[in-house]
Parts: sequence; structure tokens; C-alpha cells
Amino acid sequence: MRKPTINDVANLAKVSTATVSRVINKQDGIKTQTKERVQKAIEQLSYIPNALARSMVRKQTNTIGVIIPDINNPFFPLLISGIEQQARKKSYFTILCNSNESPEIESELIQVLLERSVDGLIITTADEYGHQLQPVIERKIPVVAVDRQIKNFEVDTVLVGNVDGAYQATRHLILQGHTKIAIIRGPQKTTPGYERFAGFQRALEEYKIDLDEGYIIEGDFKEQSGYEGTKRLYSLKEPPTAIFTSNNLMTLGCLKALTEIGWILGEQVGLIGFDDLDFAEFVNPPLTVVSRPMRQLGEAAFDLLYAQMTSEGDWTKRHYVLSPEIKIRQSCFLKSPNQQK
Amino acid sequence: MRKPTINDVANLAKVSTATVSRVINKQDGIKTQTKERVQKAIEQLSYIPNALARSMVRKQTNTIGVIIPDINNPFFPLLISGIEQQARKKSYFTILCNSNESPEIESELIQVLLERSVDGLIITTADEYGHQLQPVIERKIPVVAVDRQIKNFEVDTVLVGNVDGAYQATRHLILQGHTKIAIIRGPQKTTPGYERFAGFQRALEEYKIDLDEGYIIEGDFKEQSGYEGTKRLYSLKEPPTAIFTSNNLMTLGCLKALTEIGWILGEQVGLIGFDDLDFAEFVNPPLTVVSRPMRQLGEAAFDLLYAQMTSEGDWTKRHYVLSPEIKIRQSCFLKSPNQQK
DNA sequence: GTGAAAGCGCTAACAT
DNA sequence: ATGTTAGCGCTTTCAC
Repeated sequence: MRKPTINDVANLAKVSTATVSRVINKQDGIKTQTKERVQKAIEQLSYIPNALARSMVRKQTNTIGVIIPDINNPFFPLLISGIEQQARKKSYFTILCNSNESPEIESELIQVLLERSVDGLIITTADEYGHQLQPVIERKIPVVAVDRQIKNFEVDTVLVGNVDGAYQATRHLILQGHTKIAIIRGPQKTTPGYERFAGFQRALEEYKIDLDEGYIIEGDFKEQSGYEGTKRLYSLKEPPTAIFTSNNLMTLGCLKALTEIGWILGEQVGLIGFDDLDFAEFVNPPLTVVSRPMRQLGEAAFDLLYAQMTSEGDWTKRHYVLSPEIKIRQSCFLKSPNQQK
Repeated sequence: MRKPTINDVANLAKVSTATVSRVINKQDGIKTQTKERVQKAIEQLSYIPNALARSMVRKQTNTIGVIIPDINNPFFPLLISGIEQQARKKSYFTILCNSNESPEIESELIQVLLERSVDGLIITTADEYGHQLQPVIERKIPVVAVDRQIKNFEVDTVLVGNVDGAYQATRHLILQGHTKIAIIRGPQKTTPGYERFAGFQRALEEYKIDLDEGYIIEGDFKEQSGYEGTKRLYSLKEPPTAIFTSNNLMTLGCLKALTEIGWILGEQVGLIGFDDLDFAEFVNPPLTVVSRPMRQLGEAAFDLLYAQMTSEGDWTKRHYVLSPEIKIRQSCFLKSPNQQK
């Protein structure tokens, strides 16, 4: 009734545990005959090796931890798929954790992952200063930061070009004839929040367009803030003719507000969002967006982590920056006469 | 440079490992003074207990495995959130795995989870016959099936009323005056696929509407099949005036096809989907759907698992069925004159 | 080619 | 109130 152990197998097969261990681990130097006897015993007992015990002696778990801030953001499942796919190839197992954008939960999760002796960590942190990572760094556990940088520690990082993407988005708006352009930006203490705003600014400066303070809305990357921000914008004496939303959730919120208040997309207001949405094509008119190669981001992150985990001695930290792509659909053209085209 | 162990702490604090263990586990019966000494040592070494070692002796990991078939289906993140939230309350840790709808991967994952000695398993299986679960059942590891039943074993189950939801959806279509109603159904070997079709049939029978064989499209719950199914429907000599899609991804595919072929939603064809979509309100016209309480599903699943894990002796298997709700928006009204209203 | 035995880091009796 | 010690199930020298 007890879970069978390597001992039970050894007894049944009339060999030592060492031999069983060798069979399990596919080491050679074992007579075919005994090997088969062992395999039959394993079969009979439906023995499953205990990974905990193995990890204790090997001092490695073949497990990596992945911490993401919001599993309900469609961005992350794709990222996760990318990570898992690569991990699976190298037979690493992934433990996925959701910090829910809370630095406290993130700290707890790190603690728990450390207790469970993960071999490495991939993280999109909820707090870019990264004090939470202290224990990880201390133990020299391989880490890679995805999508958001860590300020306090020098760690491997994989990002997409935020400044670049936001710059392109804003320029697109400008080239459509918009001059009253608003941004619903993310928290300025996060890299994406900060950089996307920087790209936005750069485009405006380059085209010598003034930035009205009232056109800057402080969001938090969640739907609700996009929703409220849009309403705020609409209530301005002079509402913008175009909005750049800094992430998909806020784009969604913006869209909801637009519909609700009857601010007509593509006629009275243009919109471009950072990050694609699976339904962007069904919005009326279809939504123009900055799209990020999320899956590749995940793949690159694991590859980097793997390189780190398997490298001996010193490791030189690397930063990868992938390029976003702007998907032009139709939400940025304005049909009103005072806009060109 | 080595990870500090309980021994290091004991030495530094000049106590035995047993005492350190007691402090770590917050057992009382320890002089405040020594306790503090131990805590200081822990602090100084930034010691983190090794959960592997602990689990080995305790024979429990406080970890549950969760296997879902498709992390990119917006349904599952919600489910996961529900599970995690409850798990966290009872300080259980969740390992999330994605089978990608593959029974083979699912088997592997189960194997790995078993190797890692999870205390329980929550699963939405990729193969409802459930042979993969054999080893889990054998070891008497608590399991709960979510959203899809297991045919070969009697296990705790949490579902939503598929028949009911599909029945309501179809009836809604009928009451809008539709008689040429098609269904894009899921694989008939899965419970949701089968039951949703049954609900569909029941409504038609009840209202004495004939079911044209050509109106039954065999999908696989993925976007592509919804897309292709819709095109097939359109190419019929006599296309249906309404479509019931059996899950969100196929609804999405259907929508894409509709747009592409110019089959106008709400004018030439009505649509109701099983499962809500975050953008259902932005479709033109807004999409009517059958909505499932996904978060609650997850909560209920963990609660059930927890009850099982903490119960002594025999456990009577339970089945919970939560009720879906139909969210009426506007995609089912037809504007053409030969339909009532 | 195979076995004996020493741990891995921790907990839980059992002593004291 | 605290210490001693025997494992938990496995891998890995080191012998034979």
C-alpha cells in the first residue's frame, strides 16, 4: 500500500539499489539480463522514482521557476508557451507562478521557489527595483528578466524595443494628420511604462508637436485605468483626436469607454494600442497596434537561462532586445474633413 | 559559498538542529532567548529551509499539480486564478502545466508531477477516458476533474451545465425566429463537445425544428475549425440563418470567417457562442453568449481537492455542476423582414 | 558488472 | 526546554 521505493524494486529484482538506480538513469555497464529483470520489477510495482530524493543528492531539480505578474493578460500565456516549449526540449520542468502585480506576493513566491530549489528563474517583476531578488542573486541562482528590467542587479534580460515601438506608433498617428495626441501611459517606475512614454515624447518632439499636460493620463496597465483615462480625456474642453494606449488591457478599457460614451472610433478619435489583441480585427474599425513577438520573447528567455545554468564559471550578463512591429489596420484614420487623407 | 543548511544555523546559534527545526516550524516550548538566537543566526546566514528535505520526511509537499489543456484559451487563466486564490489561502503551492490538448504530453506531465510527489491534482483532461490517470488513482492521490469528466474512473468533478447552457442558447435563437440553425460542435468524445450538442438537439426537438445534417459542423474547439466550419456553412445551397458555436475559440474563428466572406452578422446570420469573450461587446453587433462562472469553477475545484486531501479514511466522490448564464447582446436578432422582430 | 555504504537536509520520536 | 538519532529515497564513490 505504501509507495514502492527503489528498495522494493531492488528486492523484487534481486539486485542492489545501486543497480536499479543505474537502470533508471539509463547508465550502461549493466548486463542486458539484469536490466530486464529490473525493468520488469519496476513495471510490476508500477514504481515511480522519487524526484525529491534524487534532487537532494544531485543538488539539482531540473526545474525552473517562472514568475509573471498577471496571468489574465493575454500577453503572458504566449510568453509562457515560448518558455515551456524550449524548457521541454531540454527536459526542464516549469513551475509557473502569478504575482498578480504584487511585490509582496512576488517575494513570497521567490522564497517558495528557492525553498523548492529551482535551478533557475525567469521573471517579469512587479517591482523593477528588484529587492525581492536579493536572495536569488545571493545564492547565484541563474535569473533572467523578461519584459521588465531589474534596476538593482545586473541580470540577463530579454526585452522588446519599447521606445522604438511607441515611437513608431506615435509617428504613425502624426503621419495620419493628428496633432492633438493623448497617451494613456503605464506606471513610470516600470520600464515599459517609462520607455513607451519616452518613445511617444520622442516622436512628438521630432515632429515639433506640443504635448498638452492634460493629454497625459496616468494608467496602471489594467483595464479599469484605460477606461477611466479615456473618460477623463473625453471630458476635456478640448479632447484629443488620437489616443495611444500603452498596453493591451488599457486599450481594452479605452475601447469600452469609447463605446459607452459614444466617442466614435475612426471618426471622432483615432486609437493605436501597444500590444496586439486577438480581436483587434473585429473592432469597428479594426484596430491598429504595436505587436510584440511574445512567443520568441519566451524562447529567448529560456535559452538564455539554459546557457547560464549549464555554463561553468563566470557568466557575462547579456541583454537582448527584440523588435516590435506595427500592424496597421484602420483605427487611426480620421474621416472628418480637417484631417488629411 | 555552499547553501547554508540547518546544521550551519545550529552551529552558529549553539543549539541542536532539532531546536532550529522547532523555531522554523513555529512550534512552541522554546525559550524566547534561544529562539531569538536562532532567528539571528538564520538571518545572518540568510538561511532558507530546504523544502525537498522537509517533504521527504513529512511525506507531503504542500504542492498540488494543475493540468490544463490550453493556456492560450482565455477560459483557463480565469480557472487558474480561482484555483490559486483558494490554494494560497490554505498555503498550498500550485504547479501549473499545459498539456496542449495532447494526451501524450498529459501523461508525461502526470508522471512528472507524481515524481515530484504532489499532494493532489486538478485536471482538465485532454482525453476523457482518462487512462493517463491510472497511476494517480493507483496511488490514491486526490484528484479533481474540472470542466471535463473522466470516464474510466470515478473522481470528484466540477462542471458547468453544458446541456443546460447549449439548450438555453439554442432556444434563444429559436425564439428570435430562427429555424435554420447550425452548430459548430466540439469533438463528440469530450463531455463539453457531446453535451453541448445534446442541449442543442434538445431545444430543436422541443420546438419541433428539423435538424439538417449539413448544419452540423465537426470542430475541434480550436479557432481554425470555427473558421473553416463557417465557410463550409456559407457555401451550402441553403445556408443557415443562425449559428451556435460550441466554444470561444471557434466563435472567434467563425467571426473571422464571417468578416472575410462578408456574411453580415446580425443581418444575414445570427450567432451565439458558448463561453464569453472579453471583446464580445466590441463586435459589431455585440455578441450574445453563454457565459460560464470560470473563476468559481476553479475555487470549487480546489475546495473539493482540499477536502479530499485533508480527509481521513474513505472519501465519497462528489460531482458539482455550476450553472451557466446567457448574456443577451445583439448578435442573434436578424434585421431581414422574414424574421419576426 | 554489481554491491555496500555514506550521505543529501530535514523532522520526529525519544531521551535527558 | 533542548539534544540525539534514526530514517525519508535516492545517487555515487569505492570495493570486489
